[in-house]
Amino acid sequence: MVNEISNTEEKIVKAAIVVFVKKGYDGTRMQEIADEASINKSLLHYYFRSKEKLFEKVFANVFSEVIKSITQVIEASSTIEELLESFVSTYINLLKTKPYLPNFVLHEINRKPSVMVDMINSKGENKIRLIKLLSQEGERNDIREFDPIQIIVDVLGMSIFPFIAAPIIKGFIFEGDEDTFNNFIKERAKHIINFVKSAIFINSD
Amino acid sequence: MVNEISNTEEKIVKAAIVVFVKKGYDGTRMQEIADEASINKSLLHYYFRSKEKLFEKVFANVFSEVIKSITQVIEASSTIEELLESFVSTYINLLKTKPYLPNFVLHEINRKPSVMVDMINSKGENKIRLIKLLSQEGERNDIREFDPIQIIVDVLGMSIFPFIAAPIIKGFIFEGDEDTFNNFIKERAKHIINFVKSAIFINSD
DNA sequence: GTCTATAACCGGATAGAC
DNA sequence: GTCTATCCGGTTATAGAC
Repeated sequence: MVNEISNTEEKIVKAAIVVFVKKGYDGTRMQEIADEASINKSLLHYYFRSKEKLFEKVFANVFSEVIKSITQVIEASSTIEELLESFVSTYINLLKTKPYLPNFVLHEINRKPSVMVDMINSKGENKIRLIKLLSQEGERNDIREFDPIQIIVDVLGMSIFPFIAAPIIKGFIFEGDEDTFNNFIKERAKHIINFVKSAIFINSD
Repeated sequence: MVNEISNTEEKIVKAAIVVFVKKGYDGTRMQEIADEASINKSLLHYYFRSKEKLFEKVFANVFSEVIKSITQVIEASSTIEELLESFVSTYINLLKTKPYLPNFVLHEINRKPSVMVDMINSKGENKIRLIKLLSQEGERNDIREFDPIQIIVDVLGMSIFPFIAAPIIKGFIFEGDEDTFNNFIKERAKHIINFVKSAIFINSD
């Protein structure tokens, strides 16, 4: 078979994702990745030559997975309601299983903006569809006039922020109580959908 | 005078804030702080003994400044409208001048959650006032029923997220165009205020 | 208090045996 | 492909002269 990936290589990438996503590039030790993968440190260099190369692999992997899941949602939706509901639900569900993810992407993107932005731009076709959908729906007369881009950022911010700021929200608002925080997250998607609907739709009650 | 702080010590802290906030703990080199402060590297150790100690000083400084500015706003407001308007405006203005700040706090808090959370909790009295204000206003009959805490997180997320995600928004949505992005930020506070108002107030039009 | 020199350590990377 | 041993550069931290 072509494209066959050795068991070891696969183990390395998996382990590297775990460690890099949690600790960031600078905070990650090659030894820790090796331990996580239960292999010898020098194998990391045998397969990926350098920490930087391994990191690039990890970042591209993680990022494209996120983009893929978002793209699917956008393509499957034909009204704003639908888009809003399925976007928020799938995105928050994704983050429930991978809470470190946004912090990782956002932190690393500040480290080497140029490289990252190149990568991001190579995945941007579905943006057009999104804008089109939003402006076409903007002609409906039961919708308040807001800048569609501001609304996209609103929804993203409301969805992602609780996970980025989890330690602060947990500690500061819920006084460290894990259960109330989890319940808050459980209700989050539903809340955002209702909140945004009552903001943009006239007579949504 | 008691409490007199030497000029050098002050210069070090200022420089350390700049570098730590931009590069994070792991990404920061003591040499870079020394350069930024135009002093000799060994003076950093003379005044603060270790990188870790210096960092703690910096984090406490930065964090308490943020808390102070938020507290002032909360204390000065007596209705939700007022609170919303002055909170969003002052917070976004603060972030315009210090865009790296949220990323720094949120990234470092994940590095050593226990230490950080202790620090955070030592500043939490104004939270009570905030909750009281929100639930008391909840009795007004021109307001839709939402969980006040969800709304606090909504507002925080909408305000902070554009700055955390600036490189992505700039690159992905505005195709790298600095001007459109700046304009987007300029409109941001106004938008959030309108958006939240039309979400929570019945007949806000 | 400030500087130069250097110690002590750590972590990424490589050589070479198996 | 995998392992052990080791190198080498960089970074924190300290010693000691001024």
